[in-house]
Amino acid sequence: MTARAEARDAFRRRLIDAAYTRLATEGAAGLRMRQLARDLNVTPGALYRYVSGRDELLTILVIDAYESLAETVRRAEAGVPRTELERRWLTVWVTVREWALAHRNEYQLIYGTPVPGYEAPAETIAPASGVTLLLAQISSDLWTARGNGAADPAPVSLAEDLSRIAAWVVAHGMSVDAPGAMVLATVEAWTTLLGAVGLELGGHFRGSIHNNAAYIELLARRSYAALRATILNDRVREGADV
Amino acid sequence: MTARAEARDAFRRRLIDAAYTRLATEGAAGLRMRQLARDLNVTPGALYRYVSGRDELLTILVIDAYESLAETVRRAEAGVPRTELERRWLTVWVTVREWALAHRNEYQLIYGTPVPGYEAPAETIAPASGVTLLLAQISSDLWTARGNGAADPAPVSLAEDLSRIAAWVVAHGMSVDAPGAMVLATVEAWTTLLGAVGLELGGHFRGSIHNNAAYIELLARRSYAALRATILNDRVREGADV
DNA sequence: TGTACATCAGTGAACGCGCGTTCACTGATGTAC
DNA sequence: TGTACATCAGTGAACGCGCGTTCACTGATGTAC
Repeated sequence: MTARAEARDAFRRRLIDAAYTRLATEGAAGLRMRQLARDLNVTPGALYRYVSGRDELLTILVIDAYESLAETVRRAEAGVPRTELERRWLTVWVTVREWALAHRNEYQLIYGTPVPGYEAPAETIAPASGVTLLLAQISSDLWTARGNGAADPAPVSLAEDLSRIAAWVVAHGMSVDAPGAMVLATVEAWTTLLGAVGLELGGHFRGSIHNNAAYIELLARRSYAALRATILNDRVREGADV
Repeated sequence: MTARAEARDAFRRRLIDAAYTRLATEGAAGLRMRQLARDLNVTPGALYRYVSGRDELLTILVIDAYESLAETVRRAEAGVPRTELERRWLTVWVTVREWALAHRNEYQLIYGTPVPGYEAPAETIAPASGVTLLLAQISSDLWTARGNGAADPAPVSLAEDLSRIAAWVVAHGMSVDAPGAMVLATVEAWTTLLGAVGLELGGHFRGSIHNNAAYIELLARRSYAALRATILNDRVREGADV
């Protein structure tokens, strides 16, 4: 590798780091080419040797944020024994919240208001599924461990959506036969989790919940209970404990 | 009232309308004083006779958005017979979603990423509670109609938050003695509702749920069932039906 | 190893925009006597 | 009702910024013979 190629890689990394820092401290609106050039002691025009423009930089950061979140949650969840399903589930919830609090602007970049004038390209879709995948995995493990055949029916109006999700689940090597109600409970969990985190970051619990750590834990427990409750036979066999 | 005072009021209204239109079509970032001046065929400086600056305009729009949302939902909910609690509950969910879809930028202004450099002042707090209030009211009605004494316990870690919420509930003339678990179920409902709407607006259901109307209805039904389930005696008396 | 040529990083300047806010001033409207 | 004065809406210009992107050019690095 030539010195030039090395310098090139190094500078590109420095550029992305600078962009990341600006995003973290000022949000997506603070991501300005001229500002980054100043940060790097370089003329604005120089940046265009490394990146096609502001949009490409945004795309890189979007992917980065998804991957950072997924990686953080994956690592935390991997630390919990495989059989302790509820703890794994809880860990995902809690870790998503903690990552979001520690990376507010990155979180807003991916889950907040779309950046005006920026359309996320296709390459951001795959990295976006990290957290969902984990929830699906735990849910799938629960089904494998305790489910069998019968379960609550899912609404017909969502049949098409459910088969789309089933295809996605299969593509990721998980058990296909989990009942629709269980799949929906998983999607619902994801909805509530991101709702809670988004509202907390937006300061919308100002008049109500202040102990948000306890709140998210409560939500996680309740959603896990709801997940279990979709497995009809499980409910019949053992009631609502654990 | 003098002609001048009338003209003043009229222009102020025109200014706010123009701001609203810009917000609706371009989002909060499109709200620029100079642009509004152009929209109104007036010099930029003239606007400062009517408004102290961009921030005041934003505040007006934030309050406007909260009130428009609350009013829309209130009107829809008021059309449902008082005793049909589940339908009232469903109506709130569905109407919030519909308002959000029809007013994407207004929704993002209040529930999306905070506008950089803008801090919402205290006067925006009261109008923000419209939807929560409605959910609380239905929940309170449910308690009055069917609850009594005993219910699931709420976690101690949230006791303080619960008493803050109880005080707020009292201040709005609702029944005070609803159990903590029920109050939490109501907050959870609000969390899930805004989560679902936010994720839909952000395009995060692209690979999973497409029939979002059916999905929100499912969530609403499930959350109503969960709300009822927190009333222990109710559950014991009648099971999970209705 | 040395020379000739090709590649390419970074500069400096420009293009063509945009913004929020202030302020001296003009001319119309309103008020008091 | 008429005049003198006060109020105030809106102008036009300026202040002091900012932005993304392009492009001819310089000078250093790399490559082929």
